[in-house]
Amino acid sequence: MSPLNKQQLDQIRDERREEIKQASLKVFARRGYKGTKTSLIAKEASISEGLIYRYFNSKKELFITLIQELMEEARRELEHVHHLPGTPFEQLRNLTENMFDENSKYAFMLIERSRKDENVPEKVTQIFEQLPPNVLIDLLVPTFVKGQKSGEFSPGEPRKLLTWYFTIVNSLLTQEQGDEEYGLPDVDVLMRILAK
Amino acid sequence: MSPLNKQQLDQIRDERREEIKQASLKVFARRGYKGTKTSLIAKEASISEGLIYRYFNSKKELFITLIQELMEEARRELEHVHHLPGTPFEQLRNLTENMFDENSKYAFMLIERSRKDENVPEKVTQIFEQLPPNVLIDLLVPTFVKGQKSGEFSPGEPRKLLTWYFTIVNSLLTQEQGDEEYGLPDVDVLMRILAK
Amino acid sequence: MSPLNKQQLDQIRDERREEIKQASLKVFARRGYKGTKTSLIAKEASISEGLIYRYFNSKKELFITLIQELMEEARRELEHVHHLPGTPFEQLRNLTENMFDENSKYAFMLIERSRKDENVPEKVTQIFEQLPPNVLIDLLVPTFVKGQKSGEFSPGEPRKLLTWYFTIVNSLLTQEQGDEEYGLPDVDVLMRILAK
Amino acid sequence: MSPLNKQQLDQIRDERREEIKQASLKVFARRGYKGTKTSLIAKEASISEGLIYRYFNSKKELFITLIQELMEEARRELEHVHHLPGTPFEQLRNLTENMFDENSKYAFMLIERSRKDENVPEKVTQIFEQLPPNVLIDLLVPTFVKGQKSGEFSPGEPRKLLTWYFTIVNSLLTQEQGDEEYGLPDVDVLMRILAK
DNA sequence: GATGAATGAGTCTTCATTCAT
DNA sequence: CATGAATGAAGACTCATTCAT
Repeated sequence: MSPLNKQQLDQIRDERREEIKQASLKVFARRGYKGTKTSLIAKEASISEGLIYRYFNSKKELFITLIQELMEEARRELEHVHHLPGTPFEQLRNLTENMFDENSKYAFMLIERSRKDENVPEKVTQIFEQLPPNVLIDLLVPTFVKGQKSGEFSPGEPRKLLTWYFTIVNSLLTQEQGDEEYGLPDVDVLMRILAK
Repeated sequence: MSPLNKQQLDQIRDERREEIKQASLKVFARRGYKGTKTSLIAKEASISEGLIYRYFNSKKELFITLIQELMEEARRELEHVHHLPGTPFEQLRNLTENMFDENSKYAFMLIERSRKDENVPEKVTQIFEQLPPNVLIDLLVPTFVKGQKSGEFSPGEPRKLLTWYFTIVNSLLTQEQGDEEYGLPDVDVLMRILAK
Repeated sequence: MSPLNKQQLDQIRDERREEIKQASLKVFARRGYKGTKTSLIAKEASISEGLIYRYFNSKKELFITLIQELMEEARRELEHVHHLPGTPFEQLRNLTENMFDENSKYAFMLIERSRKDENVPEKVTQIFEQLPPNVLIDLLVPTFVKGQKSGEFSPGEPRKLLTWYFTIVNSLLTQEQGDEEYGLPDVDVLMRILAK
Repeated sequence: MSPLNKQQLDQIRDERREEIKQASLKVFARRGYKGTKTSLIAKEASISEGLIYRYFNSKKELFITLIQELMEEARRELEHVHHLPGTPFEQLRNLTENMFDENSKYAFMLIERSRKDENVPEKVTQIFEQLPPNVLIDLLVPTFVKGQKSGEFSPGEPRKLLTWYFTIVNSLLTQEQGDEEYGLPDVDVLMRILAK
């Protein structure tokens, strides 16, 4: 049988790389950088430990790559909020609900967790220092101000309120499932922080 | 000078043990269980690494001891809330402010962090599973209900509201200093979650 | 086109096997046994890594095969020296020049290097122990003695002088290009060691 | 009993560090950089593998340190040649004999070996490129010229002759014990290369 | 009691070798 | 026959724990 052609191999490589990123995202999000053994990543991705190193030079590089890409993705998501349908209140409500989605959950968890984690590689600390949360928050300010004008949102310094709001949302995400009995806080309860 | 007598030696031992617990509390709170090297604890306590092992059998035992004692202390603090002066609203406000105190801060940080941390010793996981946050929350329910009756607090399921409230407060504590620009959320903003 | 017949296939196999040996010779000669990654051999031979294993059972076997064949070849070359044209001095001069040839260079480099290398497979160590350089040297003794009698060579124990001479020649080969400024030592300067 | 004081500890540390350097020198000299396992260094130094890392950050750092210090030492030794007693011939003869001493042997072996080794850390390659052998050779040129004038040495380009001479001496050193039967070449035979 | 050098089990990383295609 | 992705054993490195002083 003939060997796979270049295109097929490239595709396998891309898929595998993606799988490893997804698997490591889950583990890093739960256990943090230092607490994550490469053996756990391998198990989560159902591959051998050594294979990770055909796709990433080190655990550190894998982690940094992950953080960089997630930050970029987060930025894109926030930039798009004002294109969502509905009023500003509905747009932010929507965004919040998305953040709790199975899909984005781990991404926000990892970013949130890593921001506080002193065990993270130097480079990651730098990324967070250079790109303060406000950069992301600022993207939402126009939407929020619009909501204030229409009376949907509480008056007050927009960046301050938004910062607190997302501090809280992010913190809750980190808990993965919040309190067992009541689940994650109702988005509407959270939105009270912003609502008039 | 005569050598120290038995009682004095015991006192030194107790003090030293306490110092090690305080030092390790700070480090564990910031870096988590796995991320904390015994060398860092020793440095924080200004002692040698080996000395830790004269007071605790292992890093694990030290950690477990810490968690157990902090949980006990937390319970005592919550039980006392209704003895504080002022209205229920003022009592909870007071409690919240205390939690952000330099003194208790690390304790709450560590507990909150450890609850989510999958790198923690099995025994600690068990402690949290057996002693759900509700046990602590339940201690505040009477106070809260009293506040609802007097119209200070929002109506609704008391345990649910309190659970969310402290989930949020605890999460914020973990961040140590919150957003750099705005600092920790204003306690009054937080209390909006409970307030009518 | 009709498929290749058995004979043609055998020829391809032989050629391929030879290519792999040539490529690995170059790499082993430069980097030694342990320092040579199979990936480097594959690259040098412009084939895939896996293909090596269709022609050799292991890196070790490839290496041993190489050493054995090179030793055999070296023996043949030395046996032929006295058939070369010219006086004994010219014959040894000729041999020496051949050793620095692009063709034989790597072979002598590898043998010389491997003789000193403690990272080499056990079997190779044995080959060198069982077949001491003297076996090769002995082949040249008649030629040398002839030259002594004719007054071309310095008097003295022939095997001793020859051993030193080739020790030196081999050592220089290992350096590949000697000192950058002056290149490899002039063969005539080397021959002074033997000359009267 | 009271703990060791600072000075004693510093001494232990210095001695240990020196022991590790000596042990690793022996192993690196015989097996090269890549072929040397840290476990072998540990065994040679009769310590645990982990201890190496309290004194050096990595096998690479240990190796680089070694090379740098040996180069420095070599320079000092060559600079001192013209202070040795005797004629220039005797001075170089003396130097050569020193190089074969049990003490310096491994040092010259390692440097010589590493210069040719393509498996060595980048930094080491740079050291050798920046500090070509000629820098060391140049230190001996005055002595050699003096010997030429007094008729002890062969006429000819001093740097060229010296370069070849030491190329050969170094190469022989690498073999550790040369041919078993005849031992290392007689220094006087070697000196013929330089002698008139 | 106190110190920090020393150990060794556990993790990260490399690379010869295998195997599905 | 040929490829290169995948595996896993072996080697580098970290750090909780021990122990001589």
